[in-house]
Amino acid sequence: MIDTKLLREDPERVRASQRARGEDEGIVDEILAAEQARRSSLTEFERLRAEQKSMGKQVAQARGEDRQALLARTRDLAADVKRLQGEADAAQDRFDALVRRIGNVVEPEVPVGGEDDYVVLETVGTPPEFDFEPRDHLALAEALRAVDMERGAKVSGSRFYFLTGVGARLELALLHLAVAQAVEHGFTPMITPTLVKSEVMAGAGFLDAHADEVYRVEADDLYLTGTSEVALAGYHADEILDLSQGPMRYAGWSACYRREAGSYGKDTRGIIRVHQFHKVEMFTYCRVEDAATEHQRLLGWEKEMLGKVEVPYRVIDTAAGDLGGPAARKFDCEAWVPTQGRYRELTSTSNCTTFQARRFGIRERDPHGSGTRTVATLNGTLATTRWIVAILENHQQADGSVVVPAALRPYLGLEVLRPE
RNA sequence: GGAGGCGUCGCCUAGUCCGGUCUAUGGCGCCGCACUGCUAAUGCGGUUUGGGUUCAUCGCCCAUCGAGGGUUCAAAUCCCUCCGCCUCCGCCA
Repeated sequence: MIDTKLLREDPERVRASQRARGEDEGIVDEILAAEQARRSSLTEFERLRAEQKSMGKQVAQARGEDRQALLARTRDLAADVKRLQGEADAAQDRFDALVRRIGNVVEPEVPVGGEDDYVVLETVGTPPEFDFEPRDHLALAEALRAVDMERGAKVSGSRFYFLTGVGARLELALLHLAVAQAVEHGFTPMITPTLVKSEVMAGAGFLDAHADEVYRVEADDLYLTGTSEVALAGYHADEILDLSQGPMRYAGWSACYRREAGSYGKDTRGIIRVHQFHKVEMFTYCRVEDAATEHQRLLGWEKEMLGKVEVPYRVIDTAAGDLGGPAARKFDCEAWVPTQGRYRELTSTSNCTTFQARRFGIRERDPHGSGTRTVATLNGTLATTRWIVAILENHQQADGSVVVPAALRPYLGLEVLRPE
């Protein structure tokens, strides 16, 4: 949810953001009108309500005929108050519904355009040169008995899989490495709920444009989360945080569930695009003026992790039209996948500024004035199951074995994965 | 799943039976001021949150006693539904 004060004071900035995203800018004026209607309706209700209250006190003291006369007047007043309250509530609902349709105000630096209009900020490492025909990650994994797609499909359907033997060990090693790095940098590790209430799903911004991406457990009205970001964003809902000692940083470990609706036929081979995977996610609550700096820190920690698994990658600055609703800016790190001859997303870090926190009512004492103000939230990937794809393909050898990156060896207990 | 108890403005707590000066009591904590070599102690004052009005401050007003409805001129208080926590019973990976 965006700041309606900004909307009132600088509507042009919001219109520009909508244009950059390729979305309706007319909604800005609709919201301004709805806000005006909401205020006047509320003022009217409050005026009458104040009158009703003061008359109520007179009734309490009056006796006999005076009391009967007052009661007659106040009965009519009660009916009016009720009607005006209904109108004020309706105006508030209309306003809320409109505001919720608008995405976060994008940062001015964000590239304009859609999915293909990203800007490459940096390329790190060099794609490996093989003097043999490289195998793709699934061929490698099957030879290593690391992944079992067939039985995954038998048990749960397409896009499900088993990680088996060294595959399971490799994932655990990777996730442990990620948690260890997060702890080293002061994050609090968290194992989060993966079923959440609809308010939490909505607050994190996952029931807006991409609601069909989400699994819903109908009998209990709960949602399976596609990232621990959801639970971590809801963790401090309705709280006033103390950020005077710096940002609060959490590292969430969770299974992630995605319906992958609308991606039929895409990435059907292997574990690149699957319905369930594991992820270690960084999540930060910080002051709004620190958000851009924190975003760079999160990106830095993602790069540190990618360096540890020794895969070539590039960093892109996602264009406005490809940002999620809550994000004001997003950087993706994409690893080189040799058999595809292109870079594929391994991490994504978003600066959601106050968008999520405003929906969740997460505030701090205003350090510059009185009262409270909304905090900023940011998130970023530290490791996921998909990383296995890049690790296997980039570190493969002619005989189908895979060299384990040095940083993973202490967690995996193996230097080389060999086909059985 | 069943029975019972509970949910009050940071924490604890009074108030709920029997609706109206509840403008929600008191303690702790916290903030400010005073006093005092310093600290402590003490005294005085302040301290829920969200919103409206206002250029803004002050002030005034509205909402807020787990959430949402209802009854009533009037609800922390009465009624209904839901949520959460605790105790016991049942069931179960």
